[in-house]
Amino acid sequence: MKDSVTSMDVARLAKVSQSAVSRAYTPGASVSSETRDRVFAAASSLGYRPNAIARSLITKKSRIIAVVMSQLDNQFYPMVLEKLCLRLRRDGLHVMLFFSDRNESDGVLAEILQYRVDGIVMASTVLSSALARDCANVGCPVVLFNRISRQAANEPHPASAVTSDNEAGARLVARHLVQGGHRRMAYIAGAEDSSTNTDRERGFCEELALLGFAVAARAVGHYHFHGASQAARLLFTDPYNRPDAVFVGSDHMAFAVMDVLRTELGLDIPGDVSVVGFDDVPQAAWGAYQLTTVRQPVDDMIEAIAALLQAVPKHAARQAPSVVTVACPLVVRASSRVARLREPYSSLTPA
Amino acid sequence: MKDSVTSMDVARLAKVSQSAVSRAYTPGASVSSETRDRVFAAASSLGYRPNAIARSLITKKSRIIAVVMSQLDNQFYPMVLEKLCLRLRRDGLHVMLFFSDRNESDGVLAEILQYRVDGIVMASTVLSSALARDCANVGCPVVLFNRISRQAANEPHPASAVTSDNEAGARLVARHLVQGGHRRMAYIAGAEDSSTNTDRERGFCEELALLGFAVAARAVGHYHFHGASQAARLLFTDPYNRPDAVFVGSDHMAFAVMDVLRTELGLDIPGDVSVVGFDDVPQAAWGAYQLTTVRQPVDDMIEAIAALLQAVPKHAARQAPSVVTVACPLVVRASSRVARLREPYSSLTPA
DNA sequence: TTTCATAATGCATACGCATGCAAGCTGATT
DNA sequence: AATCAGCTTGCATGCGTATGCATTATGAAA
Repeated sequence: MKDSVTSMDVARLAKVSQSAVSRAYTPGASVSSETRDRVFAAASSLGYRPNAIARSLITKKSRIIAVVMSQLDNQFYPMVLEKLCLRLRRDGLHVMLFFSDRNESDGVLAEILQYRVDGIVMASTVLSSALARDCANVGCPVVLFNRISRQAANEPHPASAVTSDNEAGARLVARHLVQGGHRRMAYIAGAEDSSTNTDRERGFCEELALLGFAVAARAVGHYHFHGASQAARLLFTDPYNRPDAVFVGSDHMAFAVMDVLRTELGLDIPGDVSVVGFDDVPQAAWGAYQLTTVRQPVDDMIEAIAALLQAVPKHAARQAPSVVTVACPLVVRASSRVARLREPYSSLTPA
Repeated sequence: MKDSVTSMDVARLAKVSQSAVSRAYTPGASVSSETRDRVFAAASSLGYRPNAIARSLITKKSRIIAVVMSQLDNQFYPMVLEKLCLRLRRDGLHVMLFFSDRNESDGVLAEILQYRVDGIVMASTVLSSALARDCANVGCPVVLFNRISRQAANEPHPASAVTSDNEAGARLVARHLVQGGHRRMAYIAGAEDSSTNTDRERGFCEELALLGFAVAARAVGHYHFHGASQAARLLFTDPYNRPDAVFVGSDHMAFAVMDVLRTELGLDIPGDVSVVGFDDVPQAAWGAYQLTTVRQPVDDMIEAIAALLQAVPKHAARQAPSVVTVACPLVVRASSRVARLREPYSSLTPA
């Protein structure tokens, strides 16, 4: 690396002290505007840029947020990632990107902590309580995205989290399908050990039960495209015992399901079977799918993340990690049959 | 931030000097294994992690690579991003992610340079020669991904680049369509000021000309989904003057085109019209599209990026930036009609 | 035993910047 | 004219680590 130009070089050229240079770049510092101008002039003639690394060493603020994701093939996450970057930039924060599956979070976290990041957003995995403690010890706030860490009975949450109201969203799906006149409703699960999946499944099942139905069939897609294809084959190959609707744990999986239903099994959507997803990724609106789905309000969720990251944790009086849950509406498109009943929807609602 | 544990703390506990602690963490340094063990023991009991920020200040290597993207809605880029992160991690490098459209590269670059990154990968925009010079001055290698910076006549390239052989790939498409018996071939362009688009368009047109055809129609989609929808409407609404094949500048746009053709215009693919894309994103293989396309060999391209980033530029004797071009094969799927001709393909090949 | 090469260790310093402190300066008030 | 408050400025120091240099310990060779 070329001997980079330092604040000393600028100071010499501008005939001021190094402190003055530093203050010129520090908003609210005590510098006359004349000095500042001289500094900036010298700086631009030398091509000087303050060294964020050196600054971090003193201020103990790196202005770096680590974002941990698992896979970007589900379009939901690139969308979140892009919006999150743009949002954090408005706060002067920068994103360092890591990938980790749920088996390998420790190694990644060790690397992250070496950079003394100002915060961590985890969209890939849950935090072991040991890791959560490590982060708390170094005063690094952790925000779980769409993941809730299972806490022991009386313990506080080991980390903050922002998640959409998966259970309520799933309830909307249940009512929508029942209202649409379906009778045999199936569920294709995501990863069975994820809180998103258990919440969605619970909401769906419980609401169906309230309406007098049970889940007719169930398979697991692990939140993967191919897993969902397999699940669809499992549930729909028997023509005499076929669901007339399926709620899929994510849009990403729902696309796979629709492909199998139409291309392999020759079924019409929603004529033969209605398909509903979860997330409302951009593709859900595309012509080939037109997927009815539950929208995760990404902008709200990201705003919540930004807020939680701001909350500087003093390890002395650390505030309890908080869990933010945002409501998510149903978006009805052409992949699901709509009500054919005469009676109004309210008649289906339990007292 | 909690007063973090430093190498001094570890040194005290292990009853060695701070230098010893540092050397224990430096591969190849001169330390006895006994000392190293004592250091590691003390470190783990204190929860010590070397401070990458402080280390960077001395070594002048941040081990951070800045990656600049424009949008992640084209699935090609999330795929690249994920693979790139994983690949660079193998080299001990970390990715700092930035977003920038082609109008705002300067501000982003200023932020990037503050972090004294060890390299920059730009997948979003071309580099102005001024910015390229700035980077060269601080010894920061820049690799353009799928972008070639236009250089003045006799100047060297201002930055390295890795790109697929867009022109050759487009030629494959032209031959494939002619071989399939098409006669009225259209082209839907991406961003007209991008090198990818000009290369693809040139290859397509020139190869068609060699085979005795001209492009029947052309519209611009700007590499955007909605832009491509519009372009498709423009080219295909007149039923008496309709192309029987269309080469679309990217898969992402091709999906939009297929949606319009099928959903809005009721056309059959490939019965009424063949559609060919470029990139081979994962979705191209999905059942709803089964898109014939040109595959960009992402793994090879990323390997090339990693290699170019390694090339440490000594500003004294800086090596000339190099441009790596990788070949890209045609992947034939169900969205394009295949040869119906008796005569072998070679008969179409010009001498 | 002496001599020398090698390995291991500690000391001191520097990386580039932010910041507390004291000193200087300006202008307004008494 | 004297006093004081407020604003600027420079000096000196430290953030946590890597590394050149000198020193000591170790072992091999003579």
